[in-house]
Amino acid sequence: MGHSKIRNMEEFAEFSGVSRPTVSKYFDDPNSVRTSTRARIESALEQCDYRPNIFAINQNRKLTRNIGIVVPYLADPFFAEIARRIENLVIAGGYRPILLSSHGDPALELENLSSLRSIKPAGVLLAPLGRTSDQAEIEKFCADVPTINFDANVEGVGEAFIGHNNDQATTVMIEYLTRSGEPPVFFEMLTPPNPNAGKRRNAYLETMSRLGHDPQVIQIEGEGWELEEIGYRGGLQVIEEKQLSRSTVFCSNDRLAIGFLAAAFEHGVKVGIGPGCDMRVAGHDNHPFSRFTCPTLTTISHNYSAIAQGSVEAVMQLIESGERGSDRKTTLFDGELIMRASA
Amino acid sequence: MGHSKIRNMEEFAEFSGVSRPTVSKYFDDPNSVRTSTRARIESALEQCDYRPNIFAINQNRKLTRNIGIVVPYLADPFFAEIARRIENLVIAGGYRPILLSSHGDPALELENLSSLRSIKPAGVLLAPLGRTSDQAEIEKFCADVPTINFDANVEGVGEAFIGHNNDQATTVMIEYLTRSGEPPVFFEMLTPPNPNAGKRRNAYLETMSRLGHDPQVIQIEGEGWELEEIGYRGGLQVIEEKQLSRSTVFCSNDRLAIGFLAAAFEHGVKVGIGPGCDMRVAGHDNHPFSRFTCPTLTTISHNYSAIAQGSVEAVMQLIESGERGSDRKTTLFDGELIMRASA
DNA sequence: GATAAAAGTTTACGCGCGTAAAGAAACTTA
DNA sequence: TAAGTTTCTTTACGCGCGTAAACTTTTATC
Repeated sequence: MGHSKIRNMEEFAEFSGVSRPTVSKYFDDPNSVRTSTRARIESALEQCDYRPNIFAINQNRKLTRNIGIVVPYLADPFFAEIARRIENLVIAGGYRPILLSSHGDPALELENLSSLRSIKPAGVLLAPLGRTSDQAEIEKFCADVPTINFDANVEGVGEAFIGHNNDQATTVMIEYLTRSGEPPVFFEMLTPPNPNAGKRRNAYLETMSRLGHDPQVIQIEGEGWELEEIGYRGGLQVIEEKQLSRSTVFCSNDRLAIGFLAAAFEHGVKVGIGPGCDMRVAGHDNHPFSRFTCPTLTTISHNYSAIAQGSVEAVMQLIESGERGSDRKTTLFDGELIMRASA
Repeated sequence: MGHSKIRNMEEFAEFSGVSRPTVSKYFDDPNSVRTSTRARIESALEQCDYRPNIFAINQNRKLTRNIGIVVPYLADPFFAEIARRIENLVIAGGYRPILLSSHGDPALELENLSSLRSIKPAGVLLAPLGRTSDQAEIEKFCADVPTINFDANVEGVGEAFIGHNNDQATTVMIEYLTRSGEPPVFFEMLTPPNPNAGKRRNAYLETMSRLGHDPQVIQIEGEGWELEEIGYRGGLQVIEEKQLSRSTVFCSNDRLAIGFLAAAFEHGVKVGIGPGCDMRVAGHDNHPFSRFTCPTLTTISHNYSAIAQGSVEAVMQLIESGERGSDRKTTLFDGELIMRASA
């Protein structure tokens, strides 16, 4: 490995034959130095694998190149998937992603923000817990740190919101279900952790009214993020007590739908769109596992890539412009109907 | 709120009426100062929410209180779940977890280790990619940073290995399947990304031989971490071409099994243990979603909590003892048979 | 080849904290 | 109350780097 004895930028500068301030400039932005000196530095870099000390860098820079990413529950594959995409985009943009999960706990959410604050991030991408979040504390954070709100819209949080168009998506699904059979019953949690749920219920009620159908909303009890379990228990109850006014069910999200499918299966209720089926079930989100349920789940996909890219672009624009406090823009991306076997 | 004008430890020390070195000592270990001074500091803390600058702290401490956690693929709920447990234990132990995912990419795995190295972590918990990992580079890292290897055992990596007892678990499942019906066919990937797969195949062959049954191993092609998709395609093929010598299938892991179940469902093959069923399917891992498949998946659970706790204890013991280079211990925790409807 | 602009060097200071040393003050024990 | 021990204060230095200022050298422009 040659010279691995290099301990700091001073020694590396000497080794490479370039002055330390210039080396420092290079590490801040390789394009800010002449190509000839850049070549000298990079050739030296190949001989000894020196990397500047991150702590020393960030202590002195006003603007670090860290971007915090906070999601409500990383063990949910939906968030794991969107976080994965965001991380990659952040890296591609020349920043360092720092991914934190709130594990469904409002206290941990604040703790994560507090951790991020002391890291002096250039910007933060925040998908809040929603209903259970400590909104006042989050707003305080946003006042100090440039923050973009994504996934779950909490008014007043962040400089902008990027998310999924729940209205459009819900309408598209209801129209599809109606024209291919009958309008759906809406199946959701009584106290959903995520604010998207409320938007979806309202969109359901409005669309049903517009189309001239009687709505039916079934709200099941349950707290927390074990949505499959809640959907399963709710599904059992709904089927046993024959609560459905129609045999088409539109679940507020795919995780509930996965639980509902399990309940239907257990009761021998045949779910699907074909002849001989007892019930149709649809979801919402295009959860990574919805392709592998039995039957495969008809659902509406988030535009994952657009939301990830929109969020990252928004935070970078915020960072690079340095502008704050203007009007809070909301950007929604339309969902896409994913027709599968369940409805 | 009060005095939020406090900008550094100097100012906070003045505000609290305690000298800065003592304050510094307090933040390193609150128990290292007299209870009366501790009370003064903590009362001051309540009035102004001061927190020491993380970068400045870590720049000067020889031993940071960061513990790196590297998992191969965080979008896999299995790893999300184990990472969640580990994070909580690390926090409870007074350390700061830094969770990184390799997203299935060996280059990113090295990049993650490189990132961690510059953060001077007290210790690292590494679940390597396995077959595709750059073993030589990882070993170099482990030579510099106290590392514990978990989940996937790669010989020579880390000071110790903590993981799942694949031999015992596989044997338990085969014995169960045999006594409740017939011995299973083994279903796996030809080139699995995870080294546990090899252990499981060997255990299958040995146990089958010991019990005096003919083994059959079906190996499906496919690369990467989209295991459900691979299991699904393999399942379709196996069923269409009637490759099974028996009607009981033991999948190498739950994600493959989930795909297999989808394929069976699509072909109208009735999976389950009851009368009137065509096939039995079992998995391995007790994946968080295995409770909600149709039918629910009979599987073997990792001892999640023991593995998480064992790993965290091991890395803390490594950190606090400061000992290195002794013999590499391997700790395996037995799996537990989870009987459900599929087999 | 003269001149301006760009990029480099040298020098110097500061970030916020860890930590060591020496002495002062507060506790403990008898 | 005296001695011994623990804890605190004061003082001082350094970590590794960002960055500003003044100056020198290299490039671009004509």
